[in-house]
Amino acid sequence: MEAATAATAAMVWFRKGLRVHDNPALDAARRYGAGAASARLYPVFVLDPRYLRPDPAAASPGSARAGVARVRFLLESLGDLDARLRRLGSRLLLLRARDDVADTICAALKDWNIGKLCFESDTEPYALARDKKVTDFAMASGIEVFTPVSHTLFDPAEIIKKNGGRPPLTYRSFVSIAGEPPEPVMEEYSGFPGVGDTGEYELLPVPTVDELGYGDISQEEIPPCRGGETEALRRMKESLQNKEWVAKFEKPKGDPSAFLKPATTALSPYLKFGCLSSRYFYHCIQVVYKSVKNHTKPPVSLTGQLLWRDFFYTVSYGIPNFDRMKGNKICKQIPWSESEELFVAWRDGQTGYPWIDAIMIQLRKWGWMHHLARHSVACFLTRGDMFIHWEKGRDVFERLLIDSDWAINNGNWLWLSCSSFFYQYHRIYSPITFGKKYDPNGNYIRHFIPVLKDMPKEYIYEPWTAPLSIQKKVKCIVGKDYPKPVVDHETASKDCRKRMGEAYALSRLGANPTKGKTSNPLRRKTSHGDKATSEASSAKLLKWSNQDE
DNA sequence: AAAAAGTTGGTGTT
DNA sequence: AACACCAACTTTTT
Repeated sequence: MEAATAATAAMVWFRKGLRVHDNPALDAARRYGAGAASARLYPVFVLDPRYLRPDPAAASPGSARAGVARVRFLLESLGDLDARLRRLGSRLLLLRARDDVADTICAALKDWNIGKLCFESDTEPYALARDKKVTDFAMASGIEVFTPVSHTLFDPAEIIKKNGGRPPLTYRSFVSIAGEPPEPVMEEYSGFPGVGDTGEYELLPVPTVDELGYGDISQEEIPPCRGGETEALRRMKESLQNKEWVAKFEKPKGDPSAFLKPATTALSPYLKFGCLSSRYFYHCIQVVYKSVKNHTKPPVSLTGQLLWRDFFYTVSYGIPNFDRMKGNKICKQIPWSESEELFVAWRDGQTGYPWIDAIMIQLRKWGWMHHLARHSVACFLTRGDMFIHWEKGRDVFERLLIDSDWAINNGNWLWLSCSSFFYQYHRIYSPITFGKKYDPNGNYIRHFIPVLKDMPKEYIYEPWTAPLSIQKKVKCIVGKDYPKPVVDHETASKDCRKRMGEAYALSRLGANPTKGKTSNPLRRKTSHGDKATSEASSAKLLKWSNQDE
């Protein structure tokens, strides 16, 4: 240990924000004690056993919280961060928490005589609890703490304050309140202060995903995106080089079946881990916009996508129980049904609808799918066909997506299940025709479901309609080599619409108990009384009562 | 109170 | 490819 002289050491604690560029926490830490020969910088990342410990009971290789694809991406990002720090005369100090990450940080702060702790603010509930523990310890120990907002464009707390204490619940209102984001830190570094003595601490080399013990993962396809800041910046520049593409970008017009060359930037994993700064990305898009005559605007434009990200971060920060139906004030209370059989078929890509199954297999293998592909399967699981709770689907996405981001994932599941933000539950994605209009030949399906690779295109989206002679010829018997549909979309989607209508009607009845007429006991009695006609009667009644008022 | 808006539906016609 | 139409949601704006 170093002698306990006046502290001139700063720690930058990495969690998200795995980058050197536009990193205010790193920038502040490297300035601490600037000029002094004794200045030291400790760049730390702590491996969290609760995030990484293998879970043999999980539906696919990985830990309980993360699939192999995301773990691999994280490790690659850490390796790249270490390499970039080394080029600047520093390095990443990789520690392993015995149990609790916060405890590990607190111990190191004390043992290394740290004078200033810098880390990026994180608004997720898990992170808030963890960071409070560390901040409380540091304050009590007289350690200066700096926690800048740099993961998002804006500070969610500030937006909520500007909006009168409540988060804006529509994108439009969010954008009008937000204004222009702060400029990124554009500092070019030539070197960082050296790392100080780390005493008895075991500094780990960045492990490989094989070393973490997830069993045999040799069969796992390696997703076509490597983690790390270097790769993030390279990909961003590549995307932005095509100025016309940037200027004309409209999210809803992308092709969800494009997998060799995705229709989007596919930068979401880099934003999730902070390998790429959203402010720097925003700034670079603006530079392109200034060089062209016309460009698309939010919500559909590229900058609009970054604003969506901030929108969900802000709402998730301001709404208690954002990740649950119960106790969540903005979430419709819907009596989702329980069917382990249907859920497992969805999760494992065994629904018998090739479009749905191919997307779920891409999720499992790559940890990434196009946004509209996510819509298709989320709608299918919840309000479209299976009527299963969005929290079940959310958990699967959260574990398997490389870019899974707590705020955005939950926000989109609320959206797609028509539980919040979006309410047009009659608009249901067809598991047959939606994909077909982008990819009539079914190339996407053929790639991810090899057993269907020779199915004629007339039947590829509905293989159960293929004549048995054809099924035999292409060696794919439906019911044996590929499953029969687990639900009939025609009848299932009709039933889902009906149940959504009932749930909405009930939610409206219960929504305004202060308005005397809507809580009329007669109406309640009617809507509960006759099961078969409950939807029709309550819906009619509501129209009637609306006219009444 | 009424109209318009809302990132991305499906089907059928031209 | 563009448009009307379907059947209809909630929230915001006028």
